[in-house]
Parts: sequence; C-alpha cells; structure tokens
Amino acid sequence: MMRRTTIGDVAREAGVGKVTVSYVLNGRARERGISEATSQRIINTARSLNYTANAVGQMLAQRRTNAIAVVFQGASYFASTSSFIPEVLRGVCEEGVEQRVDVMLHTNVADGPDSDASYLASGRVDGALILRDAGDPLIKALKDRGLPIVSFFSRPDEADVPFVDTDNYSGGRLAAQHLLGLGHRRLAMIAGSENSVDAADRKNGFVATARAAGAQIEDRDIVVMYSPLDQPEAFCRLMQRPNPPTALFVWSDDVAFQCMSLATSMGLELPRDLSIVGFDSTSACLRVSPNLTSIRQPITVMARAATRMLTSLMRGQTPEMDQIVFPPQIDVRASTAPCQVSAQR
Amino acid sequence: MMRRTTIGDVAREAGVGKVTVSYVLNGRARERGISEATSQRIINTARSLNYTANAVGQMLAQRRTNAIAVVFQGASYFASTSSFIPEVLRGVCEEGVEQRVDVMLHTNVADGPDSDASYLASGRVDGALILRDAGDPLIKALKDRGLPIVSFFSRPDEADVPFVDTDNYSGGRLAAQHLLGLGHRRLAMIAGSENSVDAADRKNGFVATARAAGAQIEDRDIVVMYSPLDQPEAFCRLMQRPNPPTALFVWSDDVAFQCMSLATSMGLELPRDLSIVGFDSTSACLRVSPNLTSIRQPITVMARAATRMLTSLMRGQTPEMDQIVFPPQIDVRASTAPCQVSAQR
DNA sequence: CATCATTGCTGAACCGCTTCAGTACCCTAC
DNA sequence: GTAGGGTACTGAAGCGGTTCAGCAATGATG
Repeated sequence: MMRRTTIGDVAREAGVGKVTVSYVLNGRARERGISEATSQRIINTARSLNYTANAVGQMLAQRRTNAIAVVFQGASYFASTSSFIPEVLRGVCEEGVEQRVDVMLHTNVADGPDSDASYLASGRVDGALILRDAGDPLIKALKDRGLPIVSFFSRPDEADVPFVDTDNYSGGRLAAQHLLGLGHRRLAMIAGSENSVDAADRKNGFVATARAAGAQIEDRDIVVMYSPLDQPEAFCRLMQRPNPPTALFVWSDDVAFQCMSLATSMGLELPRDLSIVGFDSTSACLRVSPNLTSIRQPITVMARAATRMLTSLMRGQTPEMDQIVFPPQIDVRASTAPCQVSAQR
Repeated sequence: MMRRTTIGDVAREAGVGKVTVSYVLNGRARERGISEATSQRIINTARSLNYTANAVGQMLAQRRTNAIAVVFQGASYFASTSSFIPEVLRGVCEEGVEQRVDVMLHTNVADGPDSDASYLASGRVDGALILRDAGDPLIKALKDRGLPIVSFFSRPDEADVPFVDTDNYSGGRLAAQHLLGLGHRRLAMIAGSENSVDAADRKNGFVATARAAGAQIEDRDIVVMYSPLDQPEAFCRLMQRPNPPTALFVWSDDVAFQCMSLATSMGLELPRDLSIVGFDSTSACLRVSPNLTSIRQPITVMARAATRMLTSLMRGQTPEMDQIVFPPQIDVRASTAPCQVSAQR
C-alpha cells in the first residue's frame, strides 16, 4: 500500500508552501490574497496528483470531526419489524447530507455500558442523537462531559437536555377518544417499558381519558410488553378472560403487529372482535391486514429536526428552540370498528 | 468550552513523559519495561483527571480510524417497509462491536456522485461495505483508490471485488419449483432493477425453471417494479388480463407486500386467486396476512460475514474466503396454495 | 574493576493538516 | 526619498497522540 499523496506533495510539485495549498483548496484564496494564476496552478497540480485532503488530519487541526453519532438502545433494537428505524435513519441521513455531517451508528461498545460515554466523548464525534429511555445514565454522562446531545423520541429525565419528541399524552388521549367514539367501553392497553417517560405518557393519556369517560380500565388491563418477543402469553391471558376487552391501544406499531398476529391465531377476527390502535403510524401499517389505525408521529420530520438542532448546538449556535414537542395525529384505518357488544351492556 | 485534558497533562501530573503514559494506557507497560509502581501512578492520575485519549489524535498517529462505512443506494433506500434494512444494520452493528470498529452510515454527499468516492477514500474510514447495484461506478472508484471494500447483497460487475451474496439463481429456481409443485402453470414475475445482477439472477432462475417445466411465462409476464411506489398500475394490468397468472414471484418482500395490498384492493382473495412468493423472508413476512411465503437469505448472518470479511481485509489479513455465496431456502407460509384452476386447463 | 546486560524511562520525530503572525516585494503619494 | 499600504506568499507552531532509538542507572560477571 503506497503512501497517500499529502498536501506537502502538492506544494512541492506546484512550487509553493503547504499553507498556500491549504488556503486555495479550502476556497479561501481570495480572502488570503492568493493570485488567480497560483490558485489555478495549485488546483491543477492537485488534480493531476489525484489529491484529496486527509480527513483525519483536518479533524485534528480543526478540532472538529463533522460527525454525529446516533445512539440506539442496543443492536437488538434493530429487531423491530415496523419501519420505525428506517424512517428515523432516513431523516437523520437526509439532514446529515444537508448539514454536511457524517452519521455514525452507535449501539454499544464491547467493554460494557460504562465505557459508552467515554467512547462517544473521546472526540470521534461532535455530538450525539440519543434514543434511549429517559433515565439512561448515558444521557447524564455525556452531558457532564460536555458533548452536545439531543434526545429524540424520548423525553429525558435530566433537565436542560435538548429533545425532540411527540406529545405522547395527547397521543394516548387521541387513541382513547377514537375508541370511545366507536362505542368501546372495555379497554385495555399494551404499554411499553416502565423506564420510558414516553411510554408512561401514552399510557397516562389513554387511561385518564378513558376513565374520565367512565370506561372500564384497571391495572390488570394494562400489560407491559416491551420488545416484540417479550411475553406474548400475557396478551393471550388478557384476551381469554371472561368479558375480554373489545379494544386495545398498543404503545408501538411494532408490538401492535404482533398483537394482531396473536389475536388472529387465537381465532379472533379483526376488527370485529377486537379493535386495535397502534402508535407511530409507520408505513408498515399499510402492509398489514386490516390496515392498522395508529397515532402518527412524523418520524422522519422529527429525526430531521433533531439532527438540525444538534448540528446547531455543535456549531455553537443557539438553535431557535431546544425542546420541540410535535402534536400527534390519528390515522384511522381498518383495524378499528364500532363496538359490537356495546348493546349488551 | 474548556480545553480537554491531554496526554501531556497526565504526564506532567504524574511526573513522567508522555511516552510512558501512552504505553501504560495502551496496556503495553510490561512489554516496554515500565515498573508496576509507575504504571499504577499513571493509571490513578489518568483516572483522577478523568482523562480519555482523543480518538482523532490516535487515528492520525496510527493511520487508521477503526471505522467502516455502510453505503446504501441513497437516503431513499430507507423507505423500504420490510425489515431488510434493520436486519442488515443489526448484523453490521453486532459484528462491528465485536471487531471494535465504528459504523458510519453513508448514503451520498451533497456535492454529487463523483465526490462520494473521494469522500470515502479520504481516510475517514478504513473500509466500506457497499450495497449498490453491480455496475455502480462507486465500486470501481473505491477499488481504484485502494480502499478495502466488500460488496454485500449484490454481486459486483468488477472482478476481484470481495462480496457476500445469496445464490439468487437458485432462489429463483426454488420459487419456481414451489409454485410448479402446487400445480401453477400460469406464472408471472415482478422483477427488480435491470441494473442489478442479483435481480436478474432471480429472474433467470425463475424463468428458466418454469419454462423447463413447460409453464407459460413470457416477457409480458415479467413486470419491473423497483421501489415500492414504482408503477403499481403495471401490476394491475397484469392481473386484469384474460387468463391472468395464478402465481407470482416477486423479487423482494418489500414489493411483494405492496402486491398483496394491490391484489386485495382489486378484490382478489389470497392465496385462493393468486399465490405469491417473496424474496428475503424478512421477519415482516409474519406480520402480513396471509403470511408471506418467501425465499430466505440469512440477512443478519450475511451482514456479519461481510463485516468480518471487511475488517480482515482492512487489517491486512487475508480472509479465508473473499467471495461468499449463501444458499437460499424457502420458507413456505400461507400466501401460496395449490392452483385452483389447474383442472380447467 | 571494566564490561555487559537488564531495567526503566524519555527526546525527538512524525502523522497531515490549519492558522497566526509575519516577510518580502512593489507601487503610490507627499 | 521614504513612509504607507497593498499584494502575494510562507515559517513555525500546534492539534493529540504513537513509535523508535537511545540513554542513565543498576546489578551481575569474569
């Protein structure tokens, strides 16, 4: 493997100093008063030598990497079958291209959770987008080390941490209102991780709204299923009770899809026997049958907003807002229908 | 923003030279004959100063970044609704953690396709995993610049480019055999990009097998639909012909899902009126109804293999194999059924 | 007691680039 | 004739590490 051409090679070949090459190639020739003739000569030499500046050299000299990390819970996060992850990454990548930053995908380091913060804060990225539960120690650790961070799709515990999120409480309320409006009174919910403020907000919005309308929903109607493969039997028990719920709000599309499969395999017909509302309204909702009614958060837009916010912070600018909460909407599709048993009550 | 602690700070504080600190912190104290006492002192000082080595400094000095890029066709690639992308990324990230390399997500740079190669080859990554069509100029450009690359899920045109792929021809054959075995004789196919050798192999395997068995399949039975939103009307025309196909092989799950939706919306009942076989057998196949029969390639395993291959190449080792072809399997599910009209022929 | 090996540590160079503070030169103006 | 001011360019330092060759001190050996 031959030595790469460096700025010194170009300088020697063009008969100028390295400095001059640097200024010319960075488009600062005018500003530094470098003559047109010299500029052209340098540019031609660089081209003929097939020279490209070494990125690491630049990073070190400029003390920035122009890279951001996207931090997920862990590699298993990718096991999701909804299109949440691709939609997030799409937003990050699109905005990344525009803001000219590299996107590093980070799940965890091999040495255990304590080292994640040091690793990320060791100068390889200028900032990080964090998608972890509210209380995750990584958020505090990175904040303490002074790395610019933005939490997205999760509202952090820590104060003063910029974030982009959905109004999850309202999302829960929308789901409840929709189901109540269809006449459902026996409601249940599949809630997410108990460490997640977001999941809790969805639950609280749903439960509070349901109870305010006089619907039955008790603690035993709330099942916690975090990852898609986590305790499917809990769902089955819920549906096999006497007087099972007629409508279900599930904290994520991903888990909602699994509930649909389980319900079908239990012989239930959807939505006749059970109405289901998901959360995220990923495009995969249109791929299942019946199409899943879901609370929409504008995933790609939010990811772009978070990325833009982070790049501003990294560059020392004050972003217009450092805490953005998007209002959710409901996309009504075929998985919800008027309650069949309402007359019986 | 205060100055970060550097190796010099630790050295001064511990009363030794920078060199000694470097050796100790890199675990080479023994080898360099540094006494246990000094080692401990340095380690304690480093800890008390909360010192972490700057990654960019190390990259420059060691002339490697320990980072790889994953290059997709473009940000729109994330629009897929199957779980292909997450499964790929999961494999790359898992193996990346084990191999201790960072994963950079790269779609394209803002300045246009020509600069992608220079960008990637400018020393910010030690290698790249490429998921692009066979003839993509990027592959040749990177190869010419000497950046270690591995093409995955795509068999490159260029010779001597290491790759990890599935035996797509066999995949096509498996699909044909399965459908023929169910009695189908009027077959059609939704084929992928004409630039993709992989898509062509799937088509050729399918068509050759079908014709060898005497089934009807002509050019007009082969519709090209690349991205999910690309010309759905072509599919409708295909199905509205007199004597429409009774079975369909679709080059990817993603597009197969869309065909299922379209078919349903045209009033067809699946699998009675149309059997469908997809490709990839992503976990999303279990989320659609009927569950999609699909040709399985072990996506996560393949992604890991590609990543392992690339890290070997980067480190100058000769990997055991530099071209791996996985055999496909068929996962038979509910979207395929015996042909209903076979008796009529 | 001179020689030699071993132990324990470090100075200086280097990785490839940027940036600050000049310098050298020439032209104009009083 | 010289101060003043552009114009065109560069030397040296610095970013934060790593690595090689070498050096001083110590103890063992003949």
